[in-house]
Amino acid sequence: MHKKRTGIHDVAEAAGVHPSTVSRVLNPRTRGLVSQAVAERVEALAGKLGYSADPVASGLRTRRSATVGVLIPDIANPVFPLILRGIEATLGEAGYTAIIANTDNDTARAGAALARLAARRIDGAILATATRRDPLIAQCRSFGLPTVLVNRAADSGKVSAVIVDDRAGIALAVEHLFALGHRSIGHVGGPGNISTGQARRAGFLAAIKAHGLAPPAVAMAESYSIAAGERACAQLLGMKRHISAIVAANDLLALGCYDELKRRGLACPREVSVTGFNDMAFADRFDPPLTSVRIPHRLMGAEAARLLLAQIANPRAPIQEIKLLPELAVRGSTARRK
Amino acid sequence: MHKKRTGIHDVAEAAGVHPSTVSRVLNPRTRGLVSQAVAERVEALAGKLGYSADPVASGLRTRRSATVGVLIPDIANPVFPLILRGIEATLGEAGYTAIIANTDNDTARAGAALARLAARRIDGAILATATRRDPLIAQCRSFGLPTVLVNRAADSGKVSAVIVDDRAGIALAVEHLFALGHRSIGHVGGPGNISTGQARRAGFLAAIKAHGLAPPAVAMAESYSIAAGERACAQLLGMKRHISAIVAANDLLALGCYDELKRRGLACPREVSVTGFNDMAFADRFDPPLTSVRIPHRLMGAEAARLLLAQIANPRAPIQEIKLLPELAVRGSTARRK
DNA sequence: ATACTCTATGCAATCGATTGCATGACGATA
DNA sequence: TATCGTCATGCAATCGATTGCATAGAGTAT
Repeated sequence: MHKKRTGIHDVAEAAGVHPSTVSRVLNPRTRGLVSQAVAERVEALAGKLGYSADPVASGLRTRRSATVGVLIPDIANPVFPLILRGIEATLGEAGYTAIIANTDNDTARAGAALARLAARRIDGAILATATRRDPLIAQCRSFGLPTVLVNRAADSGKVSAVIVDDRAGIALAVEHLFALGHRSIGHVGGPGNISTGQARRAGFLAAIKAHGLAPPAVAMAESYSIAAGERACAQLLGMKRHISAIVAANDLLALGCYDELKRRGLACPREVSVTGFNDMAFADRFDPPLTSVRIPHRLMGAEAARLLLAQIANPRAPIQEIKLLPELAVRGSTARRK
Repeated sequence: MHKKRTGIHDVAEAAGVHPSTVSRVLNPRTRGLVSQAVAERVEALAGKLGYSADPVASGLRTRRSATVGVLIPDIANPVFPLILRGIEATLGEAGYTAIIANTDNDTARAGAALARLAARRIDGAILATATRRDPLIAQCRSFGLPTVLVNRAADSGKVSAVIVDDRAGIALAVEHLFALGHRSIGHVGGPGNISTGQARRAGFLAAIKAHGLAPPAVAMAESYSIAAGERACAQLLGMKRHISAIVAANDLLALGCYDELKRRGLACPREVSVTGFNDMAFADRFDPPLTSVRIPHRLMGAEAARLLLAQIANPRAPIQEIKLLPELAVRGSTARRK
């Protein structure tokens, strides 16, 4: 019934050598210490017996696990699975496995998840959950854990991060709307304590100014959710009469705008144009299809994994912030101003 | 810098007892072996020193890890994150952690992922990837791994599963279309090697028959994807002229139908009604909003976790197949027949 | 007082691999 | 031939907890 796993001991016995020799053969770093002949014999036998090292035992001794923790704020938000793909692909190539933890946007839960992962000896962490001043980052440092942020950066700049050029992304959206004749553009911003919320807002203000437009209307949502977007949109529309276009900081917020506009009987895009950010899966299926700033999800994940692996290999690797360039996916939610 | 973790040894020393005593105190099962007084002292000290057992070391000895592997065919399909939520919540309450592995619908990848997880000593597996005759199930058994299927069942019936009553779900859809006056209804089916594809097809045929309708048109998609749905829909429309409604086996297939209908200039729902299955996130946002069979995602995940925990606690627990009842979410993709 | 049980705790092996140190064999050099 | 160095391999400690067995001491029965 239970086929007992073949251990290093079995291989050693079969090859007539000591377990430590087998260990050395199978570890590329120590492979050179063993004679060619023995090494080949051991390798052949290991293959034949289907041996593979027990990661638990070896992790106990080496304090490493070939495992990386990934903290996701909300796995149901279709942006993150795409980023995950990139992370998993790159980690996989290097023989690492990602362990995903979902935090439901809850700081306490995130801390607990990180502690659990650290106890399991993850070799590094990728945080997609970071707020601008995030205690999680200090927690990682106190664990001595190589860490990379993805999608969201931290103010401190003391951690590597792979993000999108938020200002450039928003500029694309404003540019596009301006070209369509819009002159009164509002912004439904993201949470101020998250880097993307802050940077996109700043980018919006800068872009508006660059086009010499009227002092802009801005309403900040308290979270990246449809409901918060709806509320912020209501606030925005209450402030100023003639907003003809809304730049939302995120696709979910844009969906909230859809809802609020509909509630007020304002047609999108005929009366009000809307843009999103992230170009999440199915954004092209919405009604109307959402014009959105497209970010290179997969690449972002891959780069984050790459940085992390470098940091694991060399803990003194320099801190880097990689900013990727977004594009604009133009769809049906934006139209020429009447 | 590196605060060295407090080990069982430190606690023992502080309490003036042997490490084994500490271990006994902290393990509820052996707690009774230790005198009240010592137990309390040890417990207090463990708390004060912030001790928690190293799961790697204890896993090595006990061959258990308080960890469960979850195989997901496609994490980017918004159905699965919802199921995951239920799984994680229930596992979490019991002190277990889910380790998620994404297989991208690839059998080989799934096998490799399972092997990796097994090597990490997962205590059980939840498979959302099962095909009707899945070698993965045998693999789990050969590992002696408690296993539960979720969302998809296996033909053999030798493994517990939590699924939706597919036939009942399809019956709801057909019922609804019938009530709207449709008499010529086609089916875009799912892959025949997956239980849902097979059961929904059977359910469709049964429901059509029950309403005494014309011999039905059916086209099977080779995978649960938009592209496959589009192709199957094309095939379906090629077969019969006057299909006024399509029951798709899955929301992605329904989206494929949207595309094919649009390509042919057929308006949905004015000329052809479409129903989906799963009621995935954002289905209400599609154009038109998709009428879909809603499954209790969260409950499904929770029940699967519950069954698995029971099986872990008692490996001889009986095999169960839990069938949950779906509802119909009626939206804009279905309309009265002209 | 002796034998006997029982309880609480310590001892040491164990899980499966890794790794610093020791040692033996062999060849080279003087 | 003696000495030394090098290379290949074995030995045993270690990672941190768990657990079967041993034992000291308290308590009870005879």
